Amino acid sequence: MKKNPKPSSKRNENRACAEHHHDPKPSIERAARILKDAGLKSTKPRSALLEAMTRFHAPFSTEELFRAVKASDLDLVTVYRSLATFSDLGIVSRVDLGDGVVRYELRSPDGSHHHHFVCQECQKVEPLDSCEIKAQENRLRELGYSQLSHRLEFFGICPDCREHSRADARTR
Amino acid sequence: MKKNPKPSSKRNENRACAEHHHDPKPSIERAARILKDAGLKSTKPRSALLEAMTRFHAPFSTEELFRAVKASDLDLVTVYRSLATFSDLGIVSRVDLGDGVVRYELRSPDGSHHHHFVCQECQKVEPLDSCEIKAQENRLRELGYSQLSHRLEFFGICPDCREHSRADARTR
DNA sequence: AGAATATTGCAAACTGTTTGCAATGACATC
DNA sequence: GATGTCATTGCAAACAGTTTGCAATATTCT
Ligand SMILES: [Mn+2]
Ligand SMILES: [Mn+2]
Ligand SMILES: [Zn+2]
Ligand SMILES: [Zn+2]
Repeated sequence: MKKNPKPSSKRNENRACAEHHHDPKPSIERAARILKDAGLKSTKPRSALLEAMTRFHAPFSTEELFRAVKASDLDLVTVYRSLATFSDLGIVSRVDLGDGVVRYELRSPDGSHHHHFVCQECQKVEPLDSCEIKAQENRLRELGYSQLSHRLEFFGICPDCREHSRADARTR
Repeated sequence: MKKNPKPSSKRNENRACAEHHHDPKPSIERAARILKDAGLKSTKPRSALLEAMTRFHAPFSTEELFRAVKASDLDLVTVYRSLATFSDLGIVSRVDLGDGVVRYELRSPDGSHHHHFVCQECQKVEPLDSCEIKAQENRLRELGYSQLSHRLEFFGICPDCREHSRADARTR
């Protein structure tokens, strides 16, 4: 869908998916409209946070977002509250990677969602390009379950880290 | 909050899966052997905890297990430490339902795993009887990802709660 | 029984997150 | 552009779940 900024070196081979990037403008504009439509105010902290969020290429914690925007000194509590608001409005979605930290990511305007692979060696988080559990959700729906949603993440060792550890083993 | 007992006719209809139950004896024996094989000691707190765990039919938090065994007064810290140990040894597995609480469940001796449905109305947690994402894991493996594992949960409204809310709507 | 070592309890620290409240800021109306 | 209203913010403090340090205790081995 999107071409990679880097020439196709070895670096970006074997990726689960290349997509974790947002064009800043449409994302920010969408968020601004959602806020306005909800009757919420457009404030300096909120704008700064929205802008900062577009610079992340992976899910970020509240603390990380706070640091990313630290220049425009606002309080950490404001970041917590803003993210809660953004989440309620569907501007961001929660990502739970199973360490005790809540993360978020800007939701893509098209409403699609994706899951992640987390490397347990280098901690890198990669998006996966498709969600394949509609089938299971449909089966649950037929059993009477409703308003279904799900959370799914994969863990393991990424190709890079695997390669490195093999190289290490060879030299040792 | 408390769940009312219902006529057994409807009770087990429309279930995602009926299985969240362990026979106490084999589970405890298995755990005991694993502990011994690992060179760890068989202590009164550990035994009490193992025994208490078999009485849960859904994933339990540290605090819940603590309360369940409170008679044999042991410290909450001991419960934390024991569960960490049990988890390392594969006696229990971590279940993360996305509220900030770590839960565990006794692992079935056959090594199989399952995922859960969490009702956002009554908080009930039901096991699902099959894991259907081997396919996606295999695809990742072919891309060079290794030592794969995953976490998956479903959320929504269970058939019971859905039925209740419909009844409510009718009477209103 | 005695030595070696793993485990426990207790208190205190820690991390991520939430809450209360008074001061400030946004925005609609005049 | 001033004014009133209400949402939003900052600051301090509370909070929940979990982890750590350490001395006392319990288990296992010989
Ligand atoms: Mn993502
Ligand atoms: Mn289960
Ligand atoms: Zn890696
Ligand atoms: Zn329910």
